[in-house]
Amino acid sequence: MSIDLELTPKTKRPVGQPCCEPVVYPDVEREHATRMAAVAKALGDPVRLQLIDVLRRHAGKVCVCELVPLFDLSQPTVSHHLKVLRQAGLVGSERQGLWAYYYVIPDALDELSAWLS
Amino acid sequence: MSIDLELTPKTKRPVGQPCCEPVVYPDVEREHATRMAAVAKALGDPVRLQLIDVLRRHAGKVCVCELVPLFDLSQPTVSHHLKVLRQAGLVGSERQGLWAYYYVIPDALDELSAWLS
DNA sequence: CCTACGCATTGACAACCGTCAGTTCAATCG
DNA sequence: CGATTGAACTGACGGTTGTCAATGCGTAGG
Repeated sequence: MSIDLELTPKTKRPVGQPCCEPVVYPDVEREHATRMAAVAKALGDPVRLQLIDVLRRHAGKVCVCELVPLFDLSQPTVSHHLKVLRQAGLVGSERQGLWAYYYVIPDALDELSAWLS
Repeated sequence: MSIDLELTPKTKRPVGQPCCEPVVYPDVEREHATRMAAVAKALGDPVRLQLIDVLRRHAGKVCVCELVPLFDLSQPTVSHHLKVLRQAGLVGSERQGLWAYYYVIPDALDELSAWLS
């Protein structure tokens, strides 16, 4: 645990009643939290969340040319969101000739999903 | 579904092979996606994710004075993060005398959690 | 009252984000 | 080769975010 656990809660306590239970600390490692927060951040945009949703329910790979018309956005903007998802490790891409296909990386959401449950 | 479903995928298709499966559309409503993305966005910061983690495993309410020393941040910054979580509907707060207690709102994470699984 | 305390708010600032128009690049076709 | 096509990259822009110092505000104790 990288967050220091201040065992002595506070030095000044004007009244007798305790503020709250003595020690409360996150038992999620900071790295663990940072990793999950990065995934959550990538999902923190409606467009990207829907992109993941499309790719997830479409088991195989989906062409970018199919994704762009689903949103009222320019092609570069959709491409940018896909790049964000790729850099977050949520999706992968693969080129086949002129087209680029994206797919969800299996288990990429597992850590966050498990923590949420 | 608010996203228009362009049934005719594309007009120009230079080669015979199809780009990919004909239609792929998100069956998550846009409002649904926007709501879940807002929750994910609130969790998209390591500090806020750890705050939620602390509050969650601490069944009852936790005093702010216990939360601040867990992080290497100023008290206003922690207060700001708590405000973000409150505005996202993830936590609630309650004052008792000098102290403010925060707690996780039950079921606030359920929608996102269900979608992730 | 007056002081001290816990917490929230404000103002400021650098950094980052979402978006688009324009451009580039690789690959395919004629 | 030259033209076209799908997708990524670049530059620019307004808006948002995370952080802190400083301040404000309500409550409790003397």
